[in-house]
Amino acid sequence: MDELTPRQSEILAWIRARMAEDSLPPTRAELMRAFAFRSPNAAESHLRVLARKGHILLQSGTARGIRLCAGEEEEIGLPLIGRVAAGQPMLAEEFREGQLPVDPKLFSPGADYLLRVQGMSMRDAGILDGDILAVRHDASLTPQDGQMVVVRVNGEVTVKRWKRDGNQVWLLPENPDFSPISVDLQRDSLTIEGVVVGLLRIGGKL
Amino acid sequence: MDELTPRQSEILAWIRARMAEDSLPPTRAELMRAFAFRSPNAAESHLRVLARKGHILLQSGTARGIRLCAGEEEEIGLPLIGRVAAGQPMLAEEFREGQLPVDPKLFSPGADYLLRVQGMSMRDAGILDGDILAVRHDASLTPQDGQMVVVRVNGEVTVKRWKRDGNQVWLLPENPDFSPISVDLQRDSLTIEGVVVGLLRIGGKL
DNA sequence: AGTGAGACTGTATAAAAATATACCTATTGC
DNA sequence: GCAATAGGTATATTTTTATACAGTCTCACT
Repeated sequence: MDELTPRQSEILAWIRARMAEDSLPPTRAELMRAFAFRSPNAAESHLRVLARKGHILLQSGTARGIRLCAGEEEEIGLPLIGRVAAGQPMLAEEFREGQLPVDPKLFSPGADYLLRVQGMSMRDAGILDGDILAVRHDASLTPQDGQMVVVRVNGEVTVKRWKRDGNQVWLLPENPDFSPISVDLQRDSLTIEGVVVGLLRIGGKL
Repeated sequence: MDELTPRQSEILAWIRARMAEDSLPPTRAELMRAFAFRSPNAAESHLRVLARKGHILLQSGTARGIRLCAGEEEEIGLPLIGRVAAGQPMLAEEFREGQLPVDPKLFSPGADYLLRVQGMSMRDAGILDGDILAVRHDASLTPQDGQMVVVRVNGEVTVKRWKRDGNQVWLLPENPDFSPISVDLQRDSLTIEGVVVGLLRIGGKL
C-alpha cells in the first residue's frame, strides 16, 4: 500500500464518496467529468496508479470494474475537511478533521465531502462560523447564478454565492461587512471545488 | 410493491446475492449466463418487470445501472416532524413528514427527532425558515439559560432560547422583529418538548 | 542541463452493455 | 374460444466503457 500523491488521494477520496453514495463504482467518463479532465485517459491512468499502489482493484474488461481493497471500504460517512492550506488539494489527508457518519444520499445531489466553515461572510444566509457544509464535487456541475459554491481563487478556498457574467465572475458574500470578490476568468485562477448541497451544525453555539 | 412470480423472485434473489457478494450489479449478459437464457432480452424483460413492480430501479443507459430499492427496509434514521397542530402530541403519525437517514449519534447528546422550523424568529442564530432541527427529548434534561429549546406554550409549539428566573421563564427570539415571550410557570401551561442539539439544512435555499 | 515521474490532452478503437423490435408459446381468467 | 399475461427466442442497433498509443508540460532531482 504505497503512498499517494495529493492528487491521487483526492481522486481516491472521490471514488470512495461516490461508491458510498450509490454503490456503483464510477466509469472513466464519470471520473473525467467530476474532475474536468478533457480525456478519459487521465482517469484511466490515475486508476492504474491507484491499482498499482494497491488501493483499488481493477477488473479488466468489465464496466465499472473498480473495487476498493480491504481496509479501505469500512470508511462510512463523509470526510470532514478543516482548514485547507492555500494551493493544496481539498481532499488531501492532511486537512481531514475526521469522518462523520452522514449519509451522502441525505442531500441531493449527493454530497462528496464536508467542509468546516471559517468566518462570518455568509452570516445572512444562515451560515455561521464553525458550521459544516455538505459539498458536491463535480466539475460537470456548472454553478447557477445565486447558487452557493466552494471555490478556490488564487489558491485560497472560500464559500460564496456565485454570479457569472461572461468572463466576469462575482463571488458574493451574504454579510454587508464583506465585499464581493470580482474574478476575471482570463486573468485569475479560479477552481470550483464544489457546490453546497447542505448544512450541518452540531455542538457549539446552538 | 407488487407480488412476484416464483421465477421473478428467484431472479431478484440472485441479483441480491450477486450484489452482496461483489458489490457490482450484474449486467444483462451476466444474468443471461446465470440462468442459461438464450438471449439477453430474457434478462432485460425480467429486469423491467422487477422495476415495474418496484423491487429494483433501473438507470437507463448506464452499464450495470441496477439498484435495489430496499423493500422491507428497516426504519433507520430519525422521524422528521412538520407542522404540529396545537395541543396534539409531537410525535403523532399525522405530523410526520418523513424519515431521514440521520445517525442520532451524530449529535451530542443524541437526537430523538427532527423538527422542521417555521418562521424567522431565530434568524440571527442562523436558523432559517424550513431548516431542520435535531431535537433531544428528555424530560430529565433541564434547559440551561441560553440554550435553545422546543417548547409548547398553551398548546403552541415554538423554538426559542430559554431563560429562567424563578417562576418566570423568558422565551427569547433571535430576531429584533419578534418579541420575547413571558411565561409564568404558575399561570401558563409550558411543556418542554426537547432541547436543540443540531441543525440540518438540505435542498431549498442554500 | 538532463532525466524521470506525475498529471495530464487528444485521438482512436474494440469490447461490453443497454435497448429496440419481431415473433413464439404456454397459461390463466373470463 | 379468446384476449391478456408471463416467459421466452432471436436479431439488430446504439451507447457506454475500457483501453491503447502518441504527445505536452511541469517540477523535483542529480
